[in-house]
Amino acid sequence: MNELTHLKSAGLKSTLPRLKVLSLFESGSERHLSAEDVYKKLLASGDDVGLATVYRVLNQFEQAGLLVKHHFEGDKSVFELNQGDHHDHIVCLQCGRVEEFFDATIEQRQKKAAAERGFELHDHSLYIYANCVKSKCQYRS
Amino acid sequence: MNELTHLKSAGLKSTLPRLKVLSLFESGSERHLSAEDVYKKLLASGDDVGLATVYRVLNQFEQAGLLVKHHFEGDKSVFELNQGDHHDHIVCLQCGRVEEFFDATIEQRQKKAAAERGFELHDHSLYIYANCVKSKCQYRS
DNA sequence: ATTACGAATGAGAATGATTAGCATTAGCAT
DNA sequence: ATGCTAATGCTAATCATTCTCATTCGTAAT
Ligand SMILES: [Mn+2]
Ligand SMILES: [Mn+2]
Ligand SMILES: [Zn+2]
Ligand SMILES: [Zn+2]
Repeated sequence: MNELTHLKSAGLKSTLPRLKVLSLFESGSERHLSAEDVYKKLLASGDDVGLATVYRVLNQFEQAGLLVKHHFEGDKSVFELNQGDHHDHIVCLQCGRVEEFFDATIEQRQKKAAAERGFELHDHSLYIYANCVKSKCQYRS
Repeated sequence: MNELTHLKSAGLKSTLPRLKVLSLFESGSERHLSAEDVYKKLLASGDDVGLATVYRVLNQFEQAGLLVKHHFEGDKSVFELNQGDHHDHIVCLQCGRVEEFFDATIEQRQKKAAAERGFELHDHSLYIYANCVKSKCQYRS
């Protein structure tokens, strides 16, 4: 199903700002974007949207299951397209580059850790903070 | 070594606010406290400290390795006494109860995941969000 | 005990991300 | 084309945290 279908099935009207935001994520230039990132990119491409609208739309998309929200170390949160596949993240402390990974054993043991202590796991967040090798690190100056 | 020694070896003067904050954590009533928590508890026990000072002291203690800072889901960050043992956390989404756990396999595979992708792991944060069994859940109403 | 000086504190202003309020506008069904 | 409701875009408000700066405290040397 396409963008329009996605929006409708989530009970959201197909509006200009929403379509713009959605296609930004689907264009796939950068997977992980903050509200500010989205706002600036839209402005840069000549699309005028309010920052408040960006925040609203991102949260609605998260509720609707279109996007996933992450809280990397620091302040602002980032969103990425929800493609069904759960994964965790490695973040470079120098350049901010993000790499995704999935480890079935880790997932398994989390469930187990929760169960053993009488918890019913709802979800989790796992962020690895590291430094990429110089060859890949985009850190400048 | 005692509190005073800790402070000195960190190059921090032994001041009233610092001693108060430190003993609050060492009293051990609650392991995980936010700046606001600390502030209120001190006020409640008749100790007058400024909120700004609490924030400053908590961060200094973190730098000094006396405390560890965590960002559980949501806004405010919490601190706990650094007792040398790294561990991760399970947080109840209903009542907020926090349980600690350590899984060597998970730790192992995180290092591996980072290494395989050309990252030098610096540290990580792993939070499991769950619901405790009714018998333990402190959620009210 | 007194002095002296830099570090620490406290009160409030400032910041930065995110949200709320509200008048105006734009989807969409009739 | 019309009308109703949801959506948008400003701006103002929140909230946690940090910054500023005048005042006070801790400490080491008189
Ligand atoms: Mn991702
Ligand atoms: Mn803990
Ligand atoms: Zn890097
Ligand atoms: Zn609970």
